[in-house]
Amino acid sequence: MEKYQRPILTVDVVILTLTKGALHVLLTERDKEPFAGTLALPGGYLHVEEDMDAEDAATRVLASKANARNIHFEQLRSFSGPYRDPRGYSVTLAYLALVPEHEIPEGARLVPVADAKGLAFDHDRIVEAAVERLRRKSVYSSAPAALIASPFTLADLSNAFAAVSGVAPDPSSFRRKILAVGAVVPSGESSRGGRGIGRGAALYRLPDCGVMTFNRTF
Amino acid sequence: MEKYQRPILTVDVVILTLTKGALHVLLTERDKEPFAGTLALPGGYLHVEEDMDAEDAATRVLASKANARNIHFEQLRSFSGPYRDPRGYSVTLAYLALVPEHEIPEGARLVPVADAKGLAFDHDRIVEAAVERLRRKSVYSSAPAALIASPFTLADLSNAFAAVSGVAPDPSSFRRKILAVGAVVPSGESSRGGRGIGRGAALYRLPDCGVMTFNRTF
DNA sequence: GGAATAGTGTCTCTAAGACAATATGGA
DNA sequence: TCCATATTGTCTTAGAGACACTATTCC
Repeated sequence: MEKYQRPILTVDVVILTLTKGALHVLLTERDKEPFAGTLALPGGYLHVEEDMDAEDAATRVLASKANARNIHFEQLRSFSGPYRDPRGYSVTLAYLALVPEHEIPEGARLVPVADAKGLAFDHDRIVEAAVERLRRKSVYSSAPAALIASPFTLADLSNAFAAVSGVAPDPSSFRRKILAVGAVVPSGESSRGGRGIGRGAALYRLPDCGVMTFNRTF
Repeated sequence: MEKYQRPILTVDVVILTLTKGALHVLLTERDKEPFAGTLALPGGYLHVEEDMDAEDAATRVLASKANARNIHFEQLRSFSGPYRDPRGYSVTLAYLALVPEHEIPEGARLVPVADAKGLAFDHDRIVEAAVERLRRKSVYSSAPAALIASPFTLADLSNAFAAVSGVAPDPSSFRRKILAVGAVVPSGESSRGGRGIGRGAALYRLPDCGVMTFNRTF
């Protein structure tokens, strides 16, 4: 029917979260060849009978690794080529998920993104592309808010931006801008005494529309 | 070996250009089933022996429809599902190309994007996603410059932005911003008498790095 | 010279950056 | 009370928007 062989097709999910002030990626140790014993991104095949599209498949993979609530999820891009998988010509559809740490089960393998090297297949590259995407988004969207637990203080959110972009925003400009564009909304309960020292801070959460874009820096 | 059937995998290219002041998409009439006789995006299978990745395949498709010089080319996203192709579960990797009109051969089918409806497969959706991507890019990058012939005047470029985004930029702010960020560079030869009326304008072209991003509107 | 378009100057206003001043909760 | 952090206020400055004014080309 078709003149050309169909490549191997998979989905892979880059699950990013914030732990100990640094961006981490969730990895799993492969239990099968190829690359058995090596760290890799969670992923798998499309289940053509049950997945209505590739995003469904990626959501299924994600759900097996983290609670799928409060999650920012998007397509990253495809990676393809004859050599990335020793079994033959392959294509993977990579997805990016931003998850607060507490949604990730105990015992999951979280690796600082800077240390995510030597992974199976071309997963080093995929992680790199995901981190790059998140970095870019952090200058024109509230994406870093998806990495932390809700509700959060503006200080928490500022720290998330700092961890992603490498520079801490000016507190005054940050507050002004974030609140002006409505990128976060006040949570019902107001804070009081979280970390036990200093004045308590007001609590916020992402609005129902989730991560928002706006066109300026702070 | 694999428990799950491999979906049909294709690449499709959304080739956008600017003609008569409006954004157009290049379409072809399908000569085979499914959808024989219907307009569709140019596309095809991956040639696993010659294409080093999906982008190679998309470039090959593009080269068969337009001269592949001075072209802005990027991955758009994947589209997938069991029903988009009557032959079975399928995935397409969609690419976006921005091409100046004169690089497109005579006789090609250019359709205003607003009229690109009733296309084969789910190509309506793909065109929509491509146009949306370009619209977004036009507020923080020089992408519309890739739609017009080089060298161009700032008036030409302003018209390209207007055609994509729907609003004409303020001439003064536009000039200031575009030149300040170096999004275009002066072409060697200075203009003089193109359209035969009014003062001649200076000519510019995209810098070697191609389309640039910058983080403000004008 | 006049029409038409290109390019410059400048004023206003918004918003970012910096930082001082004040408020509030916990020890 | 003091300390630490949160929040507000204000001054400065860069840059966008608007628009008037000058420059250059073709007729």
